[in-house]
Amino acid sequence: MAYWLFKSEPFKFSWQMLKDKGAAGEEWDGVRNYQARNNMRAMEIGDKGFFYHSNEGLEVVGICEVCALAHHDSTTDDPRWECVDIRAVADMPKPVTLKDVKANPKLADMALVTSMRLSVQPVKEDEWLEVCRMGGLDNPPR
DNA sequence: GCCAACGTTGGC
DNA sequence: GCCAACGTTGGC
Repeated sequence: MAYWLFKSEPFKFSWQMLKDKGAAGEEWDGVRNYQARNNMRAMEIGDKGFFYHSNEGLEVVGICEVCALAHHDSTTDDPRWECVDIRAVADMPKPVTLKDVKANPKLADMALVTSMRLSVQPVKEDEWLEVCRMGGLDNPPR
């Protein structure tokens, strides 16, 4: 079991839109970056992830989980690009902002800070628990 | 809307 | 295989 972080610009695809998809979830398509793709290839069913709003909001707004392994990205004919499906699991009771993350020394090595532009990132277990705690989730999904 | 960071492309 | 040009991302 591993932890991840998915970035999305809310005016393109928001947390609310993912929640509206329900248990079926949604294809995390459109990723055109090898590192992000490789992260998705490494994902397993049930892996948990943060859902982060970039550009607007700049905060972790919810928890999602992987519900389909990496498969071809249906939005392109290029066989190089793959994606997983994810579905919403829980709201962050209190969204954790980028500012909060940057202000917390325990999270100084988080990819969100160090690899700002990577759109699908790995999250370490201690980082996962810390961000969940900051977000008001007493029993973080794991 | 600007611009810095950084990933990708393509000529050589 | 290098590196300049270019495009995109994303914080501010």
